[in-house]
Amino acid sequence: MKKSQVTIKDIAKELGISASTVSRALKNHPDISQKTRDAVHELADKLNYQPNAVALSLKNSRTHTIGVIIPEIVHYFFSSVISGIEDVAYDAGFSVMICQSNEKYEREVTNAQTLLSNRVEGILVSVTKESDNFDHLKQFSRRGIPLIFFDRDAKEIEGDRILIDDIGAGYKATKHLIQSGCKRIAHLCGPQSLEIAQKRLQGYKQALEEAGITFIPEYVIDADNFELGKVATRQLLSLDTPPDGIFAVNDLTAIGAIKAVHNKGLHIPKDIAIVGFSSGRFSDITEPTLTSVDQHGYEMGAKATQLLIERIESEEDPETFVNHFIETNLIIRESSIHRD
Amino acid sequence: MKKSQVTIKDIAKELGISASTVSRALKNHPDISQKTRDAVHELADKLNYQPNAVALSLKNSRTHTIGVIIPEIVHYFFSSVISGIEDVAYDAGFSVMICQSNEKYEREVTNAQTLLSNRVEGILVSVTKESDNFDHLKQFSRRGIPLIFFDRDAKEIEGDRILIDDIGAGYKATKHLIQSGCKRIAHLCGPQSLEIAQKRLQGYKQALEEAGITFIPEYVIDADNFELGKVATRQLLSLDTPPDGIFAVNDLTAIGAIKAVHNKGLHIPKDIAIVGFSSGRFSDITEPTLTSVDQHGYEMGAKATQLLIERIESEEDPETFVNHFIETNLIIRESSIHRD
DNA sequence: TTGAAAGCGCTAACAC
DNA sequence: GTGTTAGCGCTTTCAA
Repeated sequence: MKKSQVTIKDIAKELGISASTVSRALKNHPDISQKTRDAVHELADKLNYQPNAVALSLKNSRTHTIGVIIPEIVHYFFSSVISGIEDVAYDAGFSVMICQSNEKYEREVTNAQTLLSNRVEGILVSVTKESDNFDHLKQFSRRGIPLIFFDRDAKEIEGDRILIDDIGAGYKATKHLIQSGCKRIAHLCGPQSLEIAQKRLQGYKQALEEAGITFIPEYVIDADNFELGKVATRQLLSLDTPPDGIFAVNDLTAIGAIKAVHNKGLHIPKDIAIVGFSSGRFSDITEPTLTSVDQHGYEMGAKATQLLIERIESEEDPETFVNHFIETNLIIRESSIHRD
Repeated sequence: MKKSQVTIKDIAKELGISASTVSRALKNHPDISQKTRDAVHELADKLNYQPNAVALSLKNSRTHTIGVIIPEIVHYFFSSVISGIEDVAYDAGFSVMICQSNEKYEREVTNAQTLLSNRVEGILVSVTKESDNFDHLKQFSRRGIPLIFFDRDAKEIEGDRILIDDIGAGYKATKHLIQSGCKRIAHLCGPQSLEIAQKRLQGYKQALEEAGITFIPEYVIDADNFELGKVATRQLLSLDTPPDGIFAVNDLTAIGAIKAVHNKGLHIPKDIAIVGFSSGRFSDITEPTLTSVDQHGYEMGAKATQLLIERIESEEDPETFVNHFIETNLIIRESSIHRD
């Protein structure tokens, strides 16, 4: 069903002039007579001529397209990042090619190839949980295509990165629990293969240490979703000395914890305070509303894209790479309100 | 910082053969000797050659790219649609160019132009709330570029559309409340300027009528977010004969209703049953868990993309346009469990 | 003021 | 088996 598109040649033929004249007329080159210019513009409008970006890309070796590889799109945080990316790219005249790795290493590799083939001018990547080999990403810098990591990076690769200050966030969350009067704080952590999970745990430990609270290994359980949050919390509550505060690696896990606490007939925050880590519009709709770390996904996407476009437009190789941490802030709600 | 990419010519020069031989060798053309073939492949691997998709696109007039225009990305439903789109496109070897209109008509127009310039082979559109002129979309069919609407369509434009069966959904939700023993069912509806809100209301009315229940205007209140859900429900509960069932136009509104009911000290579902309309991962985390209409966003995206790719690959113009309604299904949870 | 020609990277028809 | 050539749509010297 393909009808071919209007080209500069069609206009030239119809007007009995050469293609180059049309090209010049279209961009209002001063050499072209007003008459020709008008005629060309008029016909172009009439035929609804749209310059072929593909041909331009080939000619100029510039596609004005950036690529994005993201683990999953259906995720509040990631979709806000994409939104930030899209908005900044749009304002700068760039198109966005999105690839979803679905947390699969294999697919991430294919995605990288696709974007490379499509000659994106820069790329934004958040790696999968699986990825441990990053040769597919090294190709970009080798070809002078700037690459910026967001949220999840690959340590061994040189490049810019825009990350959440996860250590600081873990620290803030835990410190808040301490300040709310909690003495025995548990942490439902994510898989330690993920750096962000490691860092949140690290922040948790830091806050404990600073407050002179001994770290108790039994208080840290691997749990990063709603179901596991429930299970882990049940386990915590059955300890001889159960915790009086829980910091969960994300909101769904925190909500699982809330359920488990309620099932036990305990009160939040009186018996046990809970802090989550923002992953949706959950925190203000739960009962009680959930204190949570706000992650600023949109800002992360916007910032990363700004930097990427700077890198693209700059002639020289960057002298140093940016390592930017997006500040998080703790939004205090009912689940941890001062308990004394 | 641009380093130029490896081309077929580079390989040809280095091997002292012609570019066409390299081209043929790379695609294992039978004419090429094993020796040459091996040499070419080896060098290509070594140099990490990636075919230039831009050049191919120009040559073949095929970009293997589809465009998407979506009102906003940060929205559970829309992001699941995108996820479905991306997965199907990926499997079929298509890339996806995403444009976010941010509910702005002007931006939708620019997005359409961008995608046209980039020579996408097909396009998936969900129009903004503002759009009432659709010339920018007419261009696509005029050029033989298939266009498929998803979720929100432009009536005046011919084309395929994949929509949610909102009438059926409103009907199902209301009928379920009736079957659960509710006699006085309220509806928290969305803005009637939006077709989906109209349709859900229509389904609600249908179910009432079928059951011989008189429609009571006071039971229908405009409310489509968490805050308004609370306010509207308070209002409903203060009526002389308050409802014993509420069907809300989306989950957040339903959750607002839950809060209001709880604040009144009433029990769900004993005193009042509640049904929502899926808009996130909310329904199984509330207390009580929320009965809700599942919208199958992923399936919608997948289906639309399948159809789009069929249209792209087919030679002839479609004889008839598809008007497909994605079935919703009601997931029954605690907030409406049989009350007798 | 305009046209002809070359070239961006690749392929395919046509030589040899 | 392999090379030559032309052309996809566009821009940009260079010539006229």
